[in-house]
Amino acid sequence: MDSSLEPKVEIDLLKLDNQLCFPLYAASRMLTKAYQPFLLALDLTYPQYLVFMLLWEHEQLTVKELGEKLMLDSGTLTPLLKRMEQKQWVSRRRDPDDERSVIIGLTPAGQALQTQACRVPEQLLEKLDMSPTEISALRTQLTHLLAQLT
Amino acid sequence: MDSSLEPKVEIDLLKLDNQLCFPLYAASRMLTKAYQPFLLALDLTYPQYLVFMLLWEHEQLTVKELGEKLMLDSGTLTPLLKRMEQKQWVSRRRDPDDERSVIIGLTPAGQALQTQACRVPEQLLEKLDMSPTEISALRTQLTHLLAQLT
DNA sequence: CAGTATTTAGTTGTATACAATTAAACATTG
DNA sequence: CAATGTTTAATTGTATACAACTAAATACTG
Repeated sequence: MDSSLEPKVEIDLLKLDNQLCFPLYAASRMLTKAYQPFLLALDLTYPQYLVFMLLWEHEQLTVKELGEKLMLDSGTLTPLLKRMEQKQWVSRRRDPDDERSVIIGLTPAGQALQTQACRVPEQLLEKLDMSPTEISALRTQLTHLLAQLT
Repeated sequence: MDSSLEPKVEIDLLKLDNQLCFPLYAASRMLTKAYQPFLLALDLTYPQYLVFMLLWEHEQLTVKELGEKLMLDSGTLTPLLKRMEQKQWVSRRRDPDDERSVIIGLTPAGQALQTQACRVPEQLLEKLDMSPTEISALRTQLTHLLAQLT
C-alpha cells in the first residue's frame, strides 16, 4: 500500500505549487510592479531607486561598494549608472587615490529627488494590507534565506 | 525631546535595510543563481525550468495559460518559447478551434528531461539548511503577499 | 625593483521582463 | 450579416541581470 505512494513524493516536488522559488520569483516581480506608478512619477526604475536609497544614505559610494550592497556586478551597474549620469542625477569619477575605483556621487538634482521619494515607502505599504508585524517577520525570513545563499 | 526624533521615522523608511522590497528582490535573484549549476547541466534557464514544471504537469498549455500561471506576458513568453522550440523541447501550434491561441506541447525530448530534472528540487533544498517548517512558512507568507499584489 | 598576481570597471553577448503597439481571429450587437 | 469591440500572440523598444572576457591600475613577492 505504502510503496505505491512513495514515488509521488518526488514527483510532487517538481510541481510549481510546491516550490519555494516560484512564489519568491513572482512576488519579487509583482512587488517591483507595485512600485511602478510611484517611481514612474519620478522617472525612476526600481534598480535606480535602490541605488538612490544607498546614495541618499551614504552620499558617495564606489561601484564596488554599490555592487556589494545590491549584490549586482559591474555588468549591470555600469550601464545603469551611465543612464543615471545622463539624467544628471549622479556623478561618476575615478578615485584619485585608486584609479581603478569609480566613485558615484549625488548631484544637486539627485539630492533633491529624495524629497519627492520620501513618501514612496508609505504609499507602497498602504497597498499591502499587511501588519507591520507580518512585514517584519517576512523580512526577517528573507534576510535569513539570503544569508543562506551568500 | 520626542519631537526631535519624529522626522527620523520617515527618513529611515528610505533606508535599504528597512525595506521589504530589497530582501525580496535580492533573495529571488540569489535563489535563481543557486539553481544555476543544476539547470546548467540540463542546458536550462530558470524561467525555462518553470515552463517545464508546468508542462510536465499539464502536458499542454496555451501561451495565455502559461502566462497566467507564471504571471508573464507574451512579450516575455513568445521569445522564450521560441528558444525552447529551437532546442526541440516543445512544439508550438495554433489551436484549430481558436486560431488566436497557440498551444505549447512537450516533445519526447521535453518529456525525457523530467527524468533528469526530478532531483533538482532536493538538490536545491540541501543547499538551504532550512527546516521544512521554515520553508513552508516562508512560502505561505510569500503566497499571501502575492495575493495582495494581484 | 622587475615580474606576477589581484582588483576594479568596463565590454560583449545572451536571456529575461515589461510597456506599448500591431495584427489576426473571434465575439457581440444593432 | 455588417460594424464594432474584444481577445490572443507577436513585435518593438528599453532596461535590467549575468557570465565571460578585457584592460588598466594596484599589490605582492622574490
